[in-house]
Amino acid sequence: MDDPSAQFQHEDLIDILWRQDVDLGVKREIFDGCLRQREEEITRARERELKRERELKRIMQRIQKLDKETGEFLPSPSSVNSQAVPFSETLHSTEFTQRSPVTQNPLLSALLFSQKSQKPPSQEQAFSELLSLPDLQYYLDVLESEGSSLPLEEITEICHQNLPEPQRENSTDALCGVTQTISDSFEVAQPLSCMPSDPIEILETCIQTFSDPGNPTPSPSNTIYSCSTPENQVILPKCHINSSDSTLSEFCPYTINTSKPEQLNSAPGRDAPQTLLQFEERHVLLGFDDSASVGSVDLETSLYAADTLSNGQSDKDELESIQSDYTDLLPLSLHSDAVDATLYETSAQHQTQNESTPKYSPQANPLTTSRAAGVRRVCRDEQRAQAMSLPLSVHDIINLPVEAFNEAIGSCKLNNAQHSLIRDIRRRGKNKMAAQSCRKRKLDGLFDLEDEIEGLKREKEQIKEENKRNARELQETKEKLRKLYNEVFRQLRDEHGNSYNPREYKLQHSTDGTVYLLPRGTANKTNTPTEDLPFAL
DNA sequence: GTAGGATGTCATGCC
DNA sequence: ATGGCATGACATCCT
Repeated sequence: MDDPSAQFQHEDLIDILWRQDVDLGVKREIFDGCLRQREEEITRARERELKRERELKRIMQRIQKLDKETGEFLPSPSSVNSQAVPFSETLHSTEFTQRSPVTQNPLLSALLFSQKSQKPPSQEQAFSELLSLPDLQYYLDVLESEGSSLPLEEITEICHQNLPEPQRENSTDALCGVTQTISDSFEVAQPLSCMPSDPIEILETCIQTFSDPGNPTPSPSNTIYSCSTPENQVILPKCHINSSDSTLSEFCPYTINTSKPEQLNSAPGRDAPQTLLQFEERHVLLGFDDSASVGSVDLETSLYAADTLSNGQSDKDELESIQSDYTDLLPLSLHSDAVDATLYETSAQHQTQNESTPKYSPQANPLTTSRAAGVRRVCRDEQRAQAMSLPLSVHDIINLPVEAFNEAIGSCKLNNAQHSLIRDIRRRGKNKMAAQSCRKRKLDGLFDLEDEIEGLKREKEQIKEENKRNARELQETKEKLRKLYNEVFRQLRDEHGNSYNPREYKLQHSTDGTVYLLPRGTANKTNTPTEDLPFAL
């Protein structure tokens, strides 16, 4: 601080901070005190910046949820970036923006003009149209008068209290549209070289970002997603992929930039070292899970849209390939296996970064097991649902009863694409379960048939053994009968004491137990005694 | 590179 | 008419 140049930079920074905080009632004289007071002011200013950052995060989250409530399908920035027009030109071209509180507010102005090339023309046009709304102007006036540190909820409440009843709903939508535009201006794809090289560092950054205690405000989307499993719900920063670098977008689709507002607060050309220190760029590896549906993945949106509209097989295959690679990088754990999923992400990302190999090889990752493969397949509709910002989880879409399902989708304003997708997801999910049960039944039937075959084989062997035993017993019985027969004939004598010739006579056993000696030529087939029977034994 | 299993998806018929 | 179920057929992924 004793260095004159450092002192100059310090005062320059104070001047910058003072200009940013002028709306908060901070006087310039407060920076002219002793060094300690200046340091305290710097600390306070940084705290205020952090507070603003949290507010902006809430705004971004609020935008996404409100967008889901209205069912409006916002155009993907990545899909229109190629024809982007500098946002400042559009804004400055309108007379309104010259006196707009947004442009006059240092914070909002910096936000709006700091990322010119990133602004999609459609959103610029929407922003210009929104700026013309009187209700929105009122919001911005309140925002300007109350200071940017005022929570958005309070601003909204103030505006609602001061606006006529019929205009309140539209006003909220308008404000959300503006904040959407502002939040979109934050999104800047970061080069891979900025990524932390240490997987643990990536994981810590991810956890720190997702568990930010400064943003506990419940959002409307939490209500919307109440049907989802709450334990899986994670509010994620919006995932943006800069389509201007298609290679980067395709090969590194999870580079999430949650640039801090400090960076955006800085005016162009401001490069003081202490200011640069505030430009903490966070690269977060986004780990989707079952219900982390808040994060909007533009690439997935484009993929799904292209997938749906594509008629060429080659294009479809290519898109499928890209989508497959994309999904391969997504853990999408259905079991809330967040740490595992994050490590999965980290591993894949790290490999891509270190080896500069764009294609992720599933075989190279030890975590790519059959379970991961199944999860990946299961989560294809999850990604589509996230990309289309469906207000229901895939689980609910599939498993809700018809009445509850129709009521749920009826209560939400869905566009045609969302309605079609939600129906397809339900149909595919039902059919998927049906196919699984069908295959299970088929396998069970095969197993039952195999068991039946084994049982029949055993029964056949038993019958064979029984037949052999019966045949043997029959032979023994026949032998006994023959011996007995011969013995009877041997003992028989006629009235002259002569034995009967077995070739001329035979013995016949009647039903009443009487045995008759019959001449063979006159045998009675009915086994009944006849007149010619000489005698009964 | 190929075979085979597992799984998802679509088409179709039936209830 | 609609939705769900069952199942054959095909595609894709993975081992």
